[in-house]
Amino acid sequence: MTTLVAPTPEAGSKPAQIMDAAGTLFLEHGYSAVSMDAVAKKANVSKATLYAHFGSKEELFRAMVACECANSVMAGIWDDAMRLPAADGLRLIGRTFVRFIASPKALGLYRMVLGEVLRQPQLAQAFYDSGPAETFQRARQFMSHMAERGELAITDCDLATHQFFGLLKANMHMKLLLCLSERPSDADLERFVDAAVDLFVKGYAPAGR
Amino acid sequence: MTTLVAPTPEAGSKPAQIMDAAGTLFLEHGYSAVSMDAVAKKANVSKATLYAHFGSKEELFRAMVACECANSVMAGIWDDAMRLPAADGLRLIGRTFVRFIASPKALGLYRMVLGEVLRQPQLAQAFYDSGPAETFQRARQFMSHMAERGELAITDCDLATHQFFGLLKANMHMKLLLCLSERPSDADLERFVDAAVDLFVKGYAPAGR
DNA sequence: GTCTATAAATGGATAGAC
DNA sequence: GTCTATCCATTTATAGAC
Repeated sequence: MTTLVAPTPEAGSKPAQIMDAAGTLFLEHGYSAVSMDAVAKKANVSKATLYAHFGSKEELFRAMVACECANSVMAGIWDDAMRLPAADGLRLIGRTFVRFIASPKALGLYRMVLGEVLRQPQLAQAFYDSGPAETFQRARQFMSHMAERGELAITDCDLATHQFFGLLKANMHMKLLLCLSERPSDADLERFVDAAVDLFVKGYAPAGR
Repeated sequence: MTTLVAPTPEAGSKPAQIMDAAGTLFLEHGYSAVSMDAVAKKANVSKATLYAHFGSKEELFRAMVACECANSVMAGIWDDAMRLPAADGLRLIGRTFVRFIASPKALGLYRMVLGEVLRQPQLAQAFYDSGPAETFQRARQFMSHMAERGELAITDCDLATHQFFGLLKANMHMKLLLCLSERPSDADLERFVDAAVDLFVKGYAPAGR
């Protein structure tokens, strides 16, 4: 239950090797399909060593999820977005977000967390807090800011943020999660984001326009 | 690989008992956490009998998914929706859809399919075809119809349909999937749907309005 | 800390009687 | 078709030497 290693262990160390191997294997095959033997083998470490650093398979899994969530791509865009006109800011947020959720890593992680939710409820909270929650909070601030500047006629910022991310995911996210379509090209993603922003901006256009 | 029993076995029969038990257990605990022993026990059937009807655990799983998908709530609404004004039709579709995806059964099924996608790719396709694909197709026809009637300025019906369902899911669906929020009340769902429809209708309002 | 070897349990699938 | 009993592979976790 307790965490034995730091969220991001120093590169090259045994824990780092192990978490690296675990990340790859889990994301590729899913949680329960990966044995501790396989992890130990891939990490070039004995199983006993593995258990010396991570008390159980569940703990290794949680540590891996936390580590993957810790390095989000979304972190660096918010200051820029705030300074742009609404539509441009939304496009920047949208592009970054869509590229992220369409990445194999994010898809695999999401699939796996959902697959494990029922057996490890704490995991869902940890995942949400270290990933989506942060992004949502920032986006909400953006919406609030745009409402104050009079660029968007938003009354319920929570709702608007939900809606925007909903538009960005749409069925594309589902089809990617189900492995029913290839990752769209960047050009396709861009058109998709533009369409979402257009709809959103029209829907929240201030009255006098 | 081959299906041994009909998609919906006659009620009361052994296969029906088994699929019922499997459905409950799988949706509650997830695929790999449920043993064939547990299914047999819950179904009041010996394990050998179980294997006489379903060749393997995977096959039982696929049969269960197909059965759950076969009885969708979405089936009966389309004719009504087509006859209504755009906004009302969208609200009808939206309410039905949102109630469905917020149901414990749909959530559990979706979680499980995602958790198994990597190990059983055929499953994802089967799930999509027997569930979401049908709904999407119908909704697309609705959009096309409304565009023809001039009620909505839609040029790309696929895109618009994606967007509408995206708005209906939004973060609510994610939080429900992660078990991070209780099922919203029907009143909350209705307000949520109304907001989605409002945004959508504004965004696709014909020019002369 | 790290390894080899192994314990202990679980789970998927089957044999053979009725 | 159904049951009881069992096989065999796999997997988590640990014991004990270095």
